[in-house]
Amino acid sequence: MPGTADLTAEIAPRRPRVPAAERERMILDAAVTFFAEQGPEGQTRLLARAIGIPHSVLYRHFPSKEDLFAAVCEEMFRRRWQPEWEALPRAPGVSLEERLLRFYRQAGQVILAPEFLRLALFVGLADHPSGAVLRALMRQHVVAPLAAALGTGPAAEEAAWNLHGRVFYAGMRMAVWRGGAPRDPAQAVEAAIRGHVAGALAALPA
Amino acid sequence: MPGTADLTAEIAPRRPRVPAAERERMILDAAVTFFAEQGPEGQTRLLARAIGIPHSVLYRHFPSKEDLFAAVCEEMFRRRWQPEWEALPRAPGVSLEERLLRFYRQAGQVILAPEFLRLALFVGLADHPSGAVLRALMRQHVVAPLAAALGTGPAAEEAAWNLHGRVFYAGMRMAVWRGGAPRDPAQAVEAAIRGHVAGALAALPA
DNA sequence: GCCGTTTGTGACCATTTGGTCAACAGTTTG
DNA sequence: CAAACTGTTGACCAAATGGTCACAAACGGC
Repeated sequence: MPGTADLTAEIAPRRPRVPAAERERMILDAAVTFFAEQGPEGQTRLLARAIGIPHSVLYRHFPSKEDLFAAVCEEMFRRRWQPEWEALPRAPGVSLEERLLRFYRQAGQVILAPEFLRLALFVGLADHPSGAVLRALMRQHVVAPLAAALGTGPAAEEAAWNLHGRVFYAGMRMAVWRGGAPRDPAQAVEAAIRGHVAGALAALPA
Repeated sequence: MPGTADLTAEIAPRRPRVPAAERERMILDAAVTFFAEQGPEGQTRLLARAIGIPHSVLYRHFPSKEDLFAAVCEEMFRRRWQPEWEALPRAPGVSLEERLLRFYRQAGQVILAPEFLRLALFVGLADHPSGAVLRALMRQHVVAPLAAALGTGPAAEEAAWNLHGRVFYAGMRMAVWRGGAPRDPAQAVEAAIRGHVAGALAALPA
């Protein structure tokens, strides 16, 4: 019966072996998009199916779902950030508007990506431990540099939060309420920045 | 043994009967704060415990958890809205800033309440059917009146989205990332409006 | 080819969770 | 008082779900 062996092979096509480090990267990458989409409640079996492995493999590489989710947050809220971006808002010899645009063009690749925004919201809503990391990133590495570019004192920090809030919301309209934002992401963010700078300059003649 | 009867009563203290309409209100009110806190995944047993009833009572009044959640969204995204608010941004004889402040002081009681913001985010993130209702509320009853007050054409609508985004974000910082916003809610929103108007007036000399 | 190590696999487990139900107990009505 | 109705209760069910494990297959050094 030559057909029998083939049939068995088709039913259980043994997946090729992959070294641990590489598999961990595969899992982590898939988990980023998966948890960003489904939230922390996303089922491990679905994630595994998206990768094409039985879900028990996940537990060979990550002790628990919590740990995997924490690793995803670590990746998104810490590892992807580039400290040199923080100098952009104060680059010498460039107009304020242009400096802010450059900052968000770079940093926005990370902090305005739909995955980032959605994950940030999930973490915030669930009051997840990783929220502390997120808040630190926002305050120290985003808002603080912006504030330094906008002036000094509490007024500048206020203005920085406002700017970032406006940009963040522009991103959110696309990452969360998808049905309601037919615009081009980059363009919307750019418009938000230009509008805000025009307003801020008028309001804060410092 | 006089104690026995008392002990039984303490173990199974029969809850007083409540007419159906009243019980439904109790459940709906509790469900609003409960789902706003826990999201659509909140367990019916926990909700029931918060009310002080066995969870089977929920299913006598609502066919399923989905229906209950939909009822909560209906309550939040439709029933609580007062159409007369929509006239406030164009009240005659009042400065623009004051008109906007009045609008948000009224409408903000609903659409900037932490429960509303959190529910809106949960619905958006989960791509829940009620998201359509939410988007309609935002576009037709919030942004459209604002835009009408700010001018005409796409620029006014753009400005309206920006204003609302800024205010929304101010509310969100308190309703979602709780650790990061030590300010007084009403004051933060007011500051956001004043700042935005100052900026918008400077940028849009229409 | 042999053997220890690493990786893939599916069955299995305990708990959780949305939902159901039959029995029981106040209320109302005749 | 009895019957009909309405509301309450806890046990129960099936499916889902995070997590475990024993075993088989591939790999690598000898």
